[in-house]
Amino acid sequence: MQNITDIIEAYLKQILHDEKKIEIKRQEIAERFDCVPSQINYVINTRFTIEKGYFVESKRGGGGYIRIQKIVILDSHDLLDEMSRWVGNDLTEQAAEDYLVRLINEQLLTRREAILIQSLLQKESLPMALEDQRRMRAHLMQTVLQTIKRL
Amino acid sequence: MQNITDIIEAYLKQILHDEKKIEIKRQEIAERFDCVPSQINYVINTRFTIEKGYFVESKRGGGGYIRIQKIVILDSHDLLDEMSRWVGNDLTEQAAEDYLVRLINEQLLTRREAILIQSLLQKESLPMALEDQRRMRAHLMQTVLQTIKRL
DNA sequence: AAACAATAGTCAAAGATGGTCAGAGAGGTG
DNA sequence: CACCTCTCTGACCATCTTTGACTATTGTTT
Repeated sequence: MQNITDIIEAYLKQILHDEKKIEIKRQEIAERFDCVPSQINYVINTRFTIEKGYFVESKRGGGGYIRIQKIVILDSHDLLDEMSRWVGNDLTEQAAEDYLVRLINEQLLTRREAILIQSLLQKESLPMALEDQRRMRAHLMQTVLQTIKRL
Repeated sequence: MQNITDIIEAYLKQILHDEKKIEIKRQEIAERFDCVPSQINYVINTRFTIEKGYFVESKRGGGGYIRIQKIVILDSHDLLDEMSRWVGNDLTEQAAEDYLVRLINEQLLTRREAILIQSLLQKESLPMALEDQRRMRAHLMQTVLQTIKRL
């Protein structure tokens, strides 16, 4: 625990212990710990991932920032990961619907949410060759599964 | 939130919270916040767009002004149709987000629903050339707008 | 009508942040 | 030592903001 990454990680987590979310300036933190700015990205990419239960947003340009929030890890994460594996990169409309029903049953989605998503995954919404369509549908479903984790 | 743009935005919105419409003099506002006049145009072009639900008029010359109004559409069905027209067949990620925020404010979507949709409209979810991406995003948003009507 | 004054608009360049990625460095293990 | 993994660094990239020179429009005076 003497490398900068661990020190910065500890520093941020200590703040997150009190505040629910923090907003930092990359340059400031880099200066405080006397390292290059991209070091901060390394810390975030390795210590504040979605798997570890963090949600990170940022903005560039004048008045830019990096915002980190702790999210609650649910048991259902396992199910979501498993579904993610099942989906892979190919998904039919019917299969998509089945997954959505399952998500409703698990109370991970409301009926309204499922309807909205289903409408985006139907073939009319994906104007492209059938094969591409299924790849695209799978890709979108993967996004949904990941997004649910931070809802 | 220490860049001038955000500060001026907050100032104008705070007034718009009480008054239904405001009329400003570009030069005056620029002086009050000690910035160049064209900064005001930047604020308006990025923070008071049609996507965000604002209508802006202006006049040059003596007695010139910039007038900003919040667009109010009482019937949500009409709002959805209006938005549909605004979206057309080309939509940037930023504009999409602005529309979704508007839909939340109009209570036509929940925050969760908007987050799910937004995740599907972001560029990472649409792996294709930039132009196709914007067309696809517009197409999906159209689906969303139509689907909301039957929720 | 022409000239002048008073506004607002446009656009490209500069400034201010954060992001990415490949390679160098450090520490541990067989 | 050879090799592997994790850290660290810096050059280059992407995005948002700020500025100012130039332009366009409208009102007022001559």
